[in-house]
Amino acid sequence: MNGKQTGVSQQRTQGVEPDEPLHLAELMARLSWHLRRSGMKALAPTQVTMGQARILRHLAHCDAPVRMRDVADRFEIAPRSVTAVIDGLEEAGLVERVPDHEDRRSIRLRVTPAGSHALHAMDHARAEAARTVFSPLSTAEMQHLIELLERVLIQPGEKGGHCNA
Amino acid sequence: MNGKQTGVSQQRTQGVEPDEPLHLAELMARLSWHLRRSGMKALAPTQVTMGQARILRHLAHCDAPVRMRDVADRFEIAPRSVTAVIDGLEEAGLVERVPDHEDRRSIRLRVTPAGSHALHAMDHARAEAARTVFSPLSTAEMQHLIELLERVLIQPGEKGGHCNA
DNA sequence: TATTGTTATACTCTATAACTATA
DNA sequence: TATAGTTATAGAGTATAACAATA
Repeated sequence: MNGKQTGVSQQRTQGVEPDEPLHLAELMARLSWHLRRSGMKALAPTQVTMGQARILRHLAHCDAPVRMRDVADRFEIAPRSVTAVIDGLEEAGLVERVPDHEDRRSIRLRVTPAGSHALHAMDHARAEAARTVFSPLSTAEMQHLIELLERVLIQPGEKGGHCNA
Repeated sequence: MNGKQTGVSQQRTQGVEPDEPLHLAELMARLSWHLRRSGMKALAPTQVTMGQARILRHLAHCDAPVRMRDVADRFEIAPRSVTAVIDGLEEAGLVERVPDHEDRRSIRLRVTPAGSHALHAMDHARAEAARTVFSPLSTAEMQHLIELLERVLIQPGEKGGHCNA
């Protein structure tokens, strides 16, 4: 915070400083918070949480049964966290734990037909919610936004698929 | 029951469909997750959490002591959640609860000198982290990104300042 | 000895509900 | 009766650490 603002209303404090990155970080946080909110509302009737949906989508995208370890790596979360999410998905009958005959320590995850169906419904609901949030932008602007975000993301270690090790 | 007929596997990896909004939501979630991570790392030595930093920044930005209720409204969180955050900030000596002589039910929040100082250090650290994340973009692109995000955000109910009621 | 997944525990952020003290 | 803030409780998402079975 360089200068104390005396104005009562926040007029988007733009461009005053060379702090675009921090400003961007705040905007990102706020917007993704809104998206999370609307996503949760959209998912509420499905009994599936956002975290579960995220991983379910990954499993469905990866055709073959994925190892839990690979899920942890893909999302950069602790193995323990994967266990928690999968427990919920399995209880709901959307995912199955199947044995891995190549390595009996590991467990592979398979999306059930019910899981596939649920994912479809969830994506539909979430897409509707997201559409509302992004409605101020034209299609071209959305694509531009996508391009910018992807440029930023495809950098750390975004291992594209990461389905199997 | 849905017209969309697909098998268990769907390899629509690249969003080339009219599903930009959902794709955007996912990109936003992933990127803000990275930002949150790097922000937390940057804040780790300060003993302050991201949520605390967010509210501390708001309090510092609003010159005059703000009511807790207004903080809850500004961030669209429950009053209880504000209490929790302020408890932490007050314990750390960064914020003070001061009485409101106009309405003895309410409490006003004042940033202490220590809080002001801490905020400075935190923003510096976070800005550095954010700068790294957004480094793939030019300054012009960052500004364009800011403009797009603000267009999306200044819509729901983004009550600009919300410092005082 | 290293790795996979688990149990056990804890922290952050948020929510709802019931309570108090004011208004 | 309505509002401001609190206590009490809960749930989602994540983390670390210790452990089992397997490699």
